[in-house]
Amino acid sequence: MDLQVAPPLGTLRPLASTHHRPKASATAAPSTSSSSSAESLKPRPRLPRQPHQSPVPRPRPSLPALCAAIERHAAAGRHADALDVFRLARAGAPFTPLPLATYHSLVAAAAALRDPGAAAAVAWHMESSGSEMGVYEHNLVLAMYLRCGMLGEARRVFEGMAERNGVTSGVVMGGLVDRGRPRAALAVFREMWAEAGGCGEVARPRAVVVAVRAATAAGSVPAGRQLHCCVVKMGPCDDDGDRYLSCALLDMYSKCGQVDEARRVFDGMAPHQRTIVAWNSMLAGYVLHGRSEEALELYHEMRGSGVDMDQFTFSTMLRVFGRLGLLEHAKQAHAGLIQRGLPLDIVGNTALLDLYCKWGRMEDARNVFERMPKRNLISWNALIAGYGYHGMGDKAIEVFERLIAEGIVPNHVTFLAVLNACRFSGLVDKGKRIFQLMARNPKTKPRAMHHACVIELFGREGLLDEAYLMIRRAPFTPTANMWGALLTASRVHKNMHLAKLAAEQLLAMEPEKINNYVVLLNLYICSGRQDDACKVVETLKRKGLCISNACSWVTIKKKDYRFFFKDSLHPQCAEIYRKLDTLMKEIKEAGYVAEENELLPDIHPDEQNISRAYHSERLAIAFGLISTSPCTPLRITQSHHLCRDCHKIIKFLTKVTKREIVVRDGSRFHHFRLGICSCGDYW
DNA sequence: TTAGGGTTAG
Repeated sequence: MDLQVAPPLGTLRPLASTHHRPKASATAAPSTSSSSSAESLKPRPRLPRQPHQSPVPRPRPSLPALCAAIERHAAAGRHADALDVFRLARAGAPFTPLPLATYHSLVAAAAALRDPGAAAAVAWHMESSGSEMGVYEHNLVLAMYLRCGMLGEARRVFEGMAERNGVTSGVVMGGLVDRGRPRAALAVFREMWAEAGGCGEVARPRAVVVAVRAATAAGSVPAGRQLHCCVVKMGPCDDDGDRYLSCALLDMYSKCGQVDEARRVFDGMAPHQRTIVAWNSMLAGYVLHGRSEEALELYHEMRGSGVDMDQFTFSTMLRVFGRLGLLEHAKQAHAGLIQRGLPLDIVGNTALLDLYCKWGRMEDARNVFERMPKRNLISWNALIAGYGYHGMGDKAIEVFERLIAEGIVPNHVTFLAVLNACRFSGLVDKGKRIFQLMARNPKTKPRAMHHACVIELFGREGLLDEAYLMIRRAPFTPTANMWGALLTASRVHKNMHLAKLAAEQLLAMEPEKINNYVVLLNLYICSGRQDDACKVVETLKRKGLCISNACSWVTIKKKDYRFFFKDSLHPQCAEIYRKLDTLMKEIKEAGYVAEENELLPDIHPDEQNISRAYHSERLAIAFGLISTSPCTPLRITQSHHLCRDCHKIIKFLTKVTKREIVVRDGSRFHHFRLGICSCGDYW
């Protein structure tokens, strides 16, 4: 065999001084030294081969040389190379026992690669070699089997062990956590802790870290706190152990919903112990609990502290920027990542894609998607959902069909995204077809949210009977979302009978949800049932529930400005109203005719009596227009649905001012551009 | 002085 062409050997170094475990190897393998074979493992300069010269066959390297190569590869983390050399050593040679140190390396390599085939081969070789297997070796093999998911083999080793120690328990605990049995792992720890008399050598930091991981996986704060007490009881250990322990505790508190406790652990860490993982975990904790502002603050602190940020930091921060609407920050972070030569991983790319989707920058989102070196279902779902809620239903369906054509199996999130896309774009037939496709597969049986989505789709098209049938035929008790969808539809199409039926059902199901009262109240007023309306108001008073005022926000230079109906609080109030009056004149000249009065479902009736001319969204837009330079797109967020008149006005405004206006109302995004809205007037 | 140890997306 020509060793030069065997891939793993191309990276081998000479046997000389760099051997990481000379003692173990030398004692376990007292075979003859063969420096000439060792020399043959040196990387050789690649010389251009003469066409007429046949390669000179090289001698097979000696066993000690191969063993040394295995150990070196494994120590350097080149696990696949280590196993390749092992295969090479066995190929065509009679069975020869290897030194124990080489077996250690091979077991570690098979475990790291989670390769059951290699694990079986290595274990067989090791057992056949007649080497003396102590607790150390058994622990290693046990860990390897667990990592490779070979549970039967793991049990056989565990049961056959003459001696077990703290490491054995740690290994078993890790295996249990990985197999989704964190409580069983915690039981092992408790046993171990009791045996050690509450502390001592057995409860070493690594075992406690595994136990904390188990508490995290079990979502158990009491178990996590108990472990925290154990850590305090144990007192400080070495720097490395302390670092891992703090990090595991931080993660545990944060994933168990105690993010402030997590922050205390973080603050309690010595600055030199705050590794990038600790910072990232803390950031992730804030993101997990929707505390984006604090994540941003921590990120600034992180930049100031000089920590070397990694891909993980950027991926997490892209989500934060997305939530805070800081597109420029996101772009800068992305540029910084490229500058550092760090590729954006699949998570980061998906976060970026999602961010562009949320900003309605669908072309940018698509570019990110197409350039991703690897995609998964989450990336596909993000893009489909993005097209959907920005009113590009056809594009969403195109991507969905491509996903199916590529043989990817959609899940319930994919279906929700594509059904929502049909809903937002009024694509009834396609929505029906997709719902049927979903129902045909037992693995993707439509859930309540999919039903609610299709009910809305039917409802908005005026197919109220079909919508109501969907509720009656649902194979489970209809949920509040489903009744809510029917309510919206029947209200829009002025079917008061069905609307009241749905509203009453909804109120019975969620008596504390204030919006249900507002909807019912407005319905009673609309249908002239003043007595019933008064009863609703009384109920609200009795329950101490208060309907909050509808408001709109406009974001200008990273700052939010809030407006209420007929607001006069803003210092530039006079200017805003003047601008609004001018704008109204301009759009009237362009053909705008006011829509007839409409009672909004989610606004207090008293507020609706105020002239629509000063709806909060109009004030926010007028302020946005006078506070930004021409061509700057405006972003408005509001607490309530857009009324038909405001929707029409904004369409005209984008035509006369040539501005792009994005409104996120109580249920969706509206992208207004040159007189057209992305919702296609369905909302 | 060694086997078991930490963070992410729809």
